[in-house]
Amino acid sequence: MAKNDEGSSFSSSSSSAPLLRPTITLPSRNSIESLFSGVGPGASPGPMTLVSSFFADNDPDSDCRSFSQLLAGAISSPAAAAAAAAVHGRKPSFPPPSTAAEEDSSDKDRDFRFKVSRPEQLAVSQSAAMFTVPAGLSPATLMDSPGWFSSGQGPFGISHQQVLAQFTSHAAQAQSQMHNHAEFPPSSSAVLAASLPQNSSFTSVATTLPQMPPSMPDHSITKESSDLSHSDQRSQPSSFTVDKPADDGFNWRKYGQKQVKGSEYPRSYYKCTHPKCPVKKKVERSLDGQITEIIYKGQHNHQPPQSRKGAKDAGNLSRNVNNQGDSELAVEGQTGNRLREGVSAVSFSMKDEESSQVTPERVSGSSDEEEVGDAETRADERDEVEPEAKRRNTETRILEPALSHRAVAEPRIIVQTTSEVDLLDDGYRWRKYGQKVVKGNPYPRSYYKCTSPGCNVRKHVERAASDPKAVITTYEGKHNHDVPAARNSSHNTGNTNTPQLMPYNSVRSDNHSSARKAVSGNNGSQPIALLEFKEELT
DNA sequence: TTGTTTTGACCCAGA
DNA sequence: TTCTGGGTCAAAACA
Repeated sequence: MAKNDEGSSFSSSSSSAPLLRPTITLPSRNSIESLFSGVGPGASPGPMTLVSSFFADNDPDSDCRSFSQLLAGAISSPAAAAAAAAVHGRKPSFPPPSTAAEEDSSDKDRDFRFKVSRPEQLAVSQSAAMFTVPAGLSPATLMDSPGWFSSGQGPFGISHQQVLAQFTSHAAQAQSQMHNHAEFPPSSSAVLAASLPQNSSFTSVATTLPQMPPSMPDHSITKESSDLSHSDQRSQPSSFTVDKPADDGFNWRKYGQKQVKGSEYPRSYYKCTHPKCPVKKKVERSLDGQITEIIYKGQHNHQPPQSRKGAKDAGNLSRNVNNQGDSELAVEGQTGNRLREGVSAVSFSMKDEESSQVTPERVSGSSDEEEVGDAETRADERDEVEPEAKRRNTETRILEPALSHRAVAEPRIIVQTTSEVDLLDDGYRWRKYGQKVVKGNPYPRSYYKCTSPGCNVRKHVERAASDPKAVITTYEGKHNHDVPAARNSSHNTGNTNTPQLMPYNSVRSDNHSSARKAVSGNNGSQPIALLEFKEELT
């Protein structure tokens, strides 16, 4: 019976190794400085999230704590280390050293750790502890949130807590993968784009998550991803590529396919088999048959079949995350688009397909300042009132470029430690146009707009409730101008920040990559997410 | 019998 | 008006 049980064939039963909670330490400056070589001034993050964490001065442990707190304890998991290992394609070290001092400096480059060793005097440009997260733990991963654009978490559609939660979640996935890799022979696994460092060739299908229905568990590909190691993927012949996209928890019926120009493989069209569910997705493949893009349209108006393993497993993951204290993840699971990892590029699009119910502006932020003052109200509306129908007409695009065909950089997350850097000083000039007090957070999250005429880049800054020194900065949009001269020179002399952290291989854009733009044309510049940790002189 | 996949044809929009 | 490509339909085949 060729039921469209996409995922089940991919996912072998895998044990859920209990998640350890390793300590994440930031790499030392020296070890990371090299990572920033080649990243020049003006480079700026793409559609990304900057997690700026201000660490305390005197107590490295407290530093670590602050971040841990920021992540509600979630990130301080072996998963994170695994994720980090994934980032570098290295084996994670479990358990981590109890203290940063215990870590052999020679290992700093080999083992991923967030070592919150505060540099004595940080020149921003020098103090970047970069945590690059490739495909396996990509922005897609971070953005693996139903509310990334439409949850109504404010102008940017997702709370920073969610970003962190997602980060955590997928770090956990990475960790899980590490475990499962050891537990399952390669042959037991079907292909998938695991949350592991991706080499240049995907022989896997994307494990993708479409828009999730309300109150739905974060069924994720966790298990799916965990079934196949990175090396396994590499070893898979292209013929092993599954004909269907990976299980995303829903049942899909293929209703058509179209030969696409320039591709040997046709584009496939799928519909959700659930009655009256409008969700569709189309899957495109590269010349070698690898899934390069999965585009979801619409939002499920139902729960995924409970019998589906993938959904269950993912749900477990979600619960794990939630149990770690991120209550917002629950909210996150109720709205918006879900994206999956295992993609080396992720794009999001909000398509106004049948109505203008969900406009990009609405999703990505207020279009002008007047609206900003209403940000809170609007966000609340989205959070609490916005009918699902208004969130339905969305398109989630998941790009999974076969790197062998697309010379693109892997998305990654960067963690940077900086000091003496004004939170807002990323080289551009910002004007605060609003702020909002978030429930449970005594600190408002502020909205800024680039002051350059015609530039629509915005960013918003939020401080973690648990640690006011932990700041998350989210950028949206692309600068259409250079870094202002004054600031630019300033940055060149050390006071550099996010714009210089652009980890793209070839993209040296001063622009933040707009999420929406990334959808319409990735152009090889994949969106990335940056986790940035800053130190604040208090 | 039921549900899915395949496949050619149709419709539509844009160049 | 024609061509082309994207998206969808629906009958037939298949499991």
